[in-house]
Amino acid sequence: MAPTGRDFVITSGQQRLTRQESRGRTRARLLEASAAVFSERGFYGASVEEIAERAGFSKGAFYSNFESKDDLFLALLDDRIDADLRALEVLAEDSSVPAFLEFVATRASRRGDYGEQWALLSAEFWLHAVRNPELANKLAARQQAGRAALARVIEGLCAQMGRKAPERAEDLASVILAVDDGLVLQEALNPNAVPGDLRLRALLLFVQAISAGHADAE
Amino acid sequence: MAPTGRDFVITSGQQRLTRQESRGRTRARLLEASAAVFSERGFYGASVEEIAERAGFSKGAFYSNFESKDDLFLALLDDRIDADLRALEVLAEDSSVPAFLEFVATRASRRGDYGEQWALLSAEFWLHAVRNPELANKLAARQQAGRAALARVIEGLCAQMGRKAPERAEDLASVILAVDDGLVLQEALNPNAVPGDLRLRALLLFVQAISAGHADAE
DNA sequence: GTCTATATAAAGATAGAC
DNA sequence: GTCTATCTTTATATAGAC
Repeated sequence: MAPTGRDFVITSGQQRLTRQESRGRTRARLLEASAAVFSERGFYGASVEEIAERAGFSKGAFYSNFESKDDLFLALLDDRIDADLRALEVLAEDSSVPAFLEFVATRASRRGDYGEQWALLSAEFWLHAVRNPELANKLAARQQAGRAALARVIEGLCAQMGRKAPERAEDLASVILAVDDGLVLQEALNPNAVPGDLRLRALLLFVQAISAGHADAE
Repeated sequence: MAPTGRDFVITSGQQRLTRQESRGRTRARLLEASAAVFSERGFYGASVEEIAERAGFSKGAFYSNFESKDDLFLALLDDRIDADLRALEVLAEDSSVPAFLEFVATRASRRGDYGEQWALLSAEFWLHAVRNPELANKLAARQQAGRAALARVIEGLCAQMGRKAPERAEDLASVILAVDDGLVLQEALNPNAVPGDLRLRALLLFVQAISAGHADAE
């Protein structure tokens, strides 16, 4: 279910790999190339052919490493989610408001070279998955993991501030993620429409709500 | 620049139209059919052919009434936006917290038969437009109108509560719209992941922020 | 304005040779 | 595993008859 890719060196790649031989090598290169092509063209705009070419392979090679374009994207998604989850776990253990704000502020850059495009791309795939029940299940499971991890951070934050956590920290996590996703979309369409610091200011609103004991918004 | 469509009756349509003859008639039927097909298949999944067939016409007829699929969608969008703007103007004049909450709660149903799908569809087109500068400009202008209208509602709300309005009510409007968009996406992927009343609860959070005088989140 | 027929193009995916 | 070549499908859009 969870394709890897993170066991392999994804750098320029003159060096000999000690394990997994060339199988993972090609796969890793395709993943790497797909990140670039996806970020340039979007999910629908990116063709398997261009991804394969960019990686220096043919379509045939692509299809012997991935079932489909969807499958490829899920593999890419897993890499990003794993990174996010690890960061959230660290954050949950050592919770503080400044650390939390910094986490959010630096999310894009932490996501690698194409981090700025990632939220957009992710939304595109999200909407694509909505029309495809199988994909929707797979994606929903991954999102639930992210939501739960963020909820744990919120609980840690509450504890650190001496506040009782909201009954359903996951709901607050949902709202925070929603603000982030929504504002990213607005910025993408028109960067002038939204001040760059609005995401952080909105977040502060939630922190204030937590510290005021109104975290459950009721 | 702004295609119409709103001068014509879009209901079942047995009645005789008094003006614009049959030209608008076909156009209106295509618009009507497109709303159904778009909501079933999404923006990318909907083909011009199916839309034309559903309306009882051929592709040729379609292309003599619309420049392209993008053009069609923009026309549809304008209808919805006009409706939203009118509702917001009414709300701005007679502001009250209950009226505001009701406005948000009933937004989907107010949007017609396919209202539930509209937010999803709109997001899909949004992401499509991001990759196309011309479209992006057109869509951004429409969004800005919506944002400004909501900002006026917020200002009315502040006045009615005896609070000074935030310096940039539009920013608060952006955040509110972002929450709404983001939560709709989460619900669409997995209805179980998000309680149905979360959008309203999140909204209450902002109302509380306004009434506490922290509307500018600073 | 509308229709049928078609041009054009590009996509995802597969077959079979190496 | 990888390549070349191809299958198959489907899309947007147009041409020309009526």
